[in-house]
Amino acid sequence: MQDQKSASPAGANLLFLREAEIRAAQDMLFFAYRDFTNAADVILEELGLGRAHHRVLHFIGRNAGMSVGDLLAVLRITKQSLARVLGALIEDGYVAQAQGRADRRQRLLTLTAKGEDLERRLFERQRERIVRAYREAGPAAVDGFRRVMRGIMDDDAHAFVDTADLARETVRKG
Amino acid sequence: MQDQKSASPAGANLLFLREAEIRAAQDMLFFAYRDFTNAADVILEELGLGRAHHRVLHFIGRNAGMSVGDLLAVLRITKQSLARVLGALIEDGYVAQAQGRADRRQRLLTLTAKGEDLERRLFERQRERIVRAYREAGPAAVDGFRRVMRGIMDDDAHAFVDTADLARETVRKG
DNA sequence: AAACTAAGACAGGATTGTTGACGTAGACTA
DNA sequence: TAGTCTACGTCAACAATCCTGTCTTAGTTT
Repeated sequence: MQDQKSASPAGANLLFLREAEIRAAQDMLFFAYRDFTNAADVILEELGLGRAHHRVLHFIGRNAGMSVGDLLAVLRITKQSLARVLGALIEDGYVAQAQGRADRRQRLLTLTAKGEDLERRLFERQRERIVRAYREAGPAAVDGFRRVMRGIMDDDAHAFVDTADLARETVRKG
Repeated sequence: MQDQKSASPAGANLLFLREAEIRAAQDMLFFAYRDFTNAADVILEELGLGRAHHRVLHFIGRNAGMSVGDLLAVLRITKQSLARVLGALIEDGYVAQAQGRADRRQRLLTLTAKGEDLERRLFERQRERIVRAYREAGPAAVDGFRRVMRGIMDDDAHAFVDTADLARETVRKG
């Protein structure tokens, strides 16, 4: 109870790190994630799929041709947890497997046309939210958002995000 | 595949809303939430508690004296889902109930000393991440982060965040 | 008195995650 | 080439977290 620095003359550098600010960040991460993921649930429910299926569709779409091991590393779940979800997506024709050329043990994952279609529908729901938030906040705020989010995640997630960014840059300039 | 605006001379106002930017936001929300929530898992596991327990502790701590109904509205889960988790926390002595004065049907929830203690330990783990992220990004970025997160969540979550902010302001100036 | 509301409880089920063990095919290495 | 390691799949059992639906009790409201 004595951590209130009500009379502190400290500048913004110190002030914005006060406990209440950190707790507000906890709140925001919860609410933003809750409502962002919820946005796609209506479509998923119609198809008898869950959020786990959406995550798999998302990352395969983002990283076409990734191996099962890559996907496990990104999702940070066990092989058995993924098996159920991925198996259902393959059986329903949303995801296709191809034997790796360099390493034939690998099963490289891609979205089928049907899978791309579904992923896009799911994406559009979430897109609305991000677009609204980005528009209201403005470009400078978006840059700040990215920098903070980057700092919150583990360093090894930076690699994934940076790779995706790099791929985007490559396509943009190619 | 034809949504790449590689040769577009559009300014930042339009450019930052390109699809790839939105998809990057999806990635970031996933990774940041994944790693942020994971930060407290070590402590929780020792006590045989899960993330659901942490969420309950967090929001009761943030909003001492809230009713069960309030908590259900914030968490957006069913009464039955909450019952197990809340019941365990009460039985273990982390959370206390008190009959409402205005409405005696209500059970107003507060953290016990033991509950505050645990919540603080859990908080410290997550605090490190936020502090690091905020420090690296700087005050301007933090402001942007807040604005964007606010835009992503539902409007009715704004009320909660604003209320918490207001309470903070009140305490600060009191 | 009747209708509504807050909370708790019981029964049953779905999703998503876990650990552990085992098998196959392919890659690597001594 | 033989032995070892790796990528993937699979079977079994289990745990956490969520769900729907129904019912009861107590207290509030009209």
